[in-house]
Amino acid sequence: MMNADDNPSTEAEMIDDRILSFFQDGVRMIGLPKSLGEIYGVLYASPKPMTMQDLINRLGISKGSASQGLKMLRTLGAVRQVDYRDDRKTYFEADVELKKLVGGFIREEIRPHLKSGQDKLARLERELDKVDDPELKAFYEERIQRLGRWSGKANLVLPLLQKFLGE
Amino acid sequence: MMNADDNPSTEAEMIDDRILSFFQDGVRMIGLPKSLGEIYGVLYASPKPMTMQDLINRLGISKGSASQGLKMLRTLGAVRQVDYRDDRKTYFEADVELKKLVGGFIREEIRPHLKSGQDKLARLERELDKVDDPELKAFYEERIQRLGRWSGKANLVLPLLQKFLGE
DNA sequence: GGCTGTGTTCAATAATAATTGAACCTTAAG
DNA sequence: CTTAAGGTTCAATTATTATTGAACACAGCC
Repeated sequence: MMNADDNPSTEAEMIDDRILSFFQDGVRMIGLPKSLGEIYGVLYASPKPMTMQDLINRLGISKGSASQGLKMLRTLGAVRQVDYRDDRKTYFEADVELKKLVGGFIREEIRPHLKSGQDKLARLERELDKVDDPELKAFYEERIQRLGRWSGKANLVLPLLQKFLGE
Repeated sequence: MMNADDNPSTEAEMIDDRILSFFQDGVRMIGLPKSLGEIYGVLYASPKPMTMQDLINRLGISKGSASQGLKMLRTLGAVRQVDYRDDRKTYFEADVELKKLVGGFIREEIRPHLKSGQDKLARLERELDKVDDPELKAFYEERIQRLGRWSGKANLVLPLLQKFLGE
């Protein structure tokens, strides 16, 4: 794929590019698609709100990608619609507090997995009764309880983490 | 793909399967390949050390996958080689403390990204001088500093996180 | 009404990441 | 020395995920 602007001519464009690449890596780190980072990066580096078409031009991505990316970013709470000029267009700007991005990620991606894991453990504990061999049963019991403790801790630490990272 | 054991007949096998699926999800959450979770899961649920061949049989994966998966897990510190019977084979067991798995992940996957991000920011700050427009410069300055603060915080919080999750 | 600009959806396609399997290395046994 | 079993590596293949683009809605304008 190719950017609309592979040879940034001004210093500003150069800085934009670097910020963009910062976020490209950042989102990969937490397993989000690269294009999300690109979109967020462009908005983060822009002093003015931008339209979807601006993003399409700047990044050379398709309308579909831009729409979906913005949708996801809004769900995470990292980007918001904003009133700006009396256009028919919708304008977007980044929420510069990264805790929104991280918080959204935790809420949408981590929590549900954690929850489903805990449900699995609960079911497991109930099935444990059916194991006959007492030694094996004790073994499983210990391992499963260990997972339960850990999972509970993870649950506990997430809100703290969010609080700490909030600016 | 197909497991060597799609119809677990005993209760023990059933429990193994559930633990396995717990870890399948778990590793996906942090963006590691599913097979890592499967291998770790089987070892976690086994009272005895296992050979690579055991894993191949149990999971129906190839020798290459098993070898690479074990290598990665050893790098993370989540699995260790262990002496067991005087075989020519190598036996493996899981380190049941999940902090090893998480700690390894932070050390191998998160830290390097964070570091490279910080380098990028440092370079960016140096380039800022070349921006002429003072207003624009101030804007970039603020945004870049914000990223720096955040990045520093993330760096700070990781060891705490590891300590807290340690059992 | 018909037309145009803006935005969404989703099946088809492209890009990326994980898995395989064959070639290879090493060691120990015959 | 030869053979075979255990283990590793990596190019080729397969599976998974992300991106596209064409069809579709929903305004507001003429």
